[in-house]
Amino acid sequence: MDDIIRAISEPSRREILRLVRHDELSAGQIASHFQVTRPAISQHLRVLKDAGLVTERREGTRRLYRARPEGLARVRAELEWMWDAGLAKLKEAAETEQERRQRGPMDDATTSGRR
Amino acid sequence: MDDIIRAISEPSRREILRLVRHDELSAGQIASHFQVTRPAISQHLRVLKDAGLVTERREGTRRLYRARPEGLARVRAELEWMWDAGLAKLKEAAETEQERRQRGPMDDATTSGRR
DNA sequence: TGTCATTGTTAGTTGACACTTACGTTAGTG
DNA sequence: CACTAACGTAAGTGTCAACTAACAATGACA
Repeated sequence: MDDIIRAISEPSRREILRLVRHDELSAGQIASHFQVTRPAISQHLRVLKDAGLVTERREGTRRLYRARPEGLARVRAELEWMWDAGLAKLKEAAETEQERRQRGPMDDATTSGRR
Repeated sequence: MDDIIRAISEPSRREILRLVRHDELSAGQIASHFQVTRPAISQHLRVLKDAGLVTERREGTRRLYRARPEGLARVRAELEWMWDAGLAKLKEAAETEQERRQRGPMDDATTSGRR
């Protein structure tokens, strides 16, 4: 799982995912969208493939890549708690913050056990 | 924005975000959950703060941290296209794949950028 | 004031990683 | 078979980040 997060942390790899999200593209086509050399893209594709984020299909001398929805779903499963808490807490946090300012700063007892 | 993605790519920092998601914790309390030294956690907190993912509040000699919902929402805004395409394309991709096998492999004309 | 407690900061080291160049591999074509 | 096209792989390099140890800063308290 950590490999998946690390894979999408690289901007070029996220851009690759955007490219092969809808269309199946060859390695050369993908590389033509970037400034870096083709082997660099090839290594990025390797990382994405090992992470299960893209599929590789050989067709003659070319290799066609495509985003793998199941892999992207795993990213969501790992990260969705952030906005689950985020969106749900967005309103609540604002209210709590407002209440806190009216009450004044918390004393020391609040940090230990009870809120 | 790249800093935000890079911030959450580190497992320890994601764990910190989980800790301060609901409760406001001091740096020492956060550090006590980890094996690494306090300075390491302090640096992680710095990265999270610079990325806008946590807020820092001073109370005496302590510093209290809390997750910032707006920051987490920005992560979602950047990454949600993945599962938007992912879930929507999960069915479509299967159908397209099936159709492709009936049609046979793509010919060279489909490779747009050539020559 | 002196001392403790809590935390941030700096210096330095180690390891990961993104990149390039050169080479190897596989498939098609005369 | 010789040649080319499309890729991947290996080796080497430079940069960045995560960590530890030592130091500094700030506030509380007798």
